Amino acid sequence: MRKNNLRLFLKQAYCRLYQCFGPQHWWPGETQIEIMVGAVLTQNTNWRNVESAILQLKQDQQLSFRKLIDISPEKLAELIKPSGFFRLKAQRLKNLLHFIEREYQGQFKKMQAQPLGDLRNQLLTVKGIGLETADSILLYAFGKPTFVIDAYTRRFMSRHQMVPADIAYAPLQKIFLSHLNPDVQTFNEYHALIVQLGKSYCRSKPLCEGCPLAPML
DNA sequence: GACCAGGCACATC
DNA sequence: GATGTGCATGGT
Repeated sequence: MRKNNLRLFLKQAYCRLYQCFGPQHWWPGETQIEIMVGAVLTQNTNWRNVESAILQLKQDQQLSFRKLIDISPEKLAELIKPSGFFRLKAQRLKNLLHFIEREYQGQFKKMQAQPLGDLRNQLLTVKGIGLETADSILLYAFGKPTFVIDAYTRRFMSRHQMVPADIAYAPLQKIFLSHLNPDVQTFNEYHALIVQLGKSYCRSKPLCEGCPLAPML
């Protein structure tokens, strides 16, 4: 019963969100390296600030794997300053780049060829790459069929009484993975739509007027 | 001026 | 295993 409720909710919510917001064309980045950089920079940070940091990297012509692996951590930190936690994030980016260099000789195609589970486990060994960042990279940079759980996703599901607010990452991810078509495009679009919805929620009221999901309740 | 934003690692209990 | 804290900027 519970399972059917979840499946129905996920399906209906998706339809409504898609009708309301349309295709989101995620990730908001063009290249694999840009997506990976964005995934790290957005940790606990408003995307607007991330965009500003990425723009600085572009303007300084540093947004390529080779440039980023050669740049000094200090210079990198300076460029990504607008995204906050800049020294920390510069180091995390370096950790990720060095991992890719060490394990895959800097070749994204080799990473791409790796099975989802193996690559995920590897990414999680990189200091500074947690569950959400790893899944964002897997789904959006490499087109692997995994689901990204973030603050918006947890809020979305708990506010609609589908899960407790403090549900852990893995069980919430399992709900999406087991109740949706195992399809990269669906996972991509659904998470993007949840973020779009999250940005339109009122802070004070969980389900204010104008929320596209209000009619479902 | 307080609070929040698409986390993560680490210390401590 | 749960909870607290540092990391730091920019927008509301």
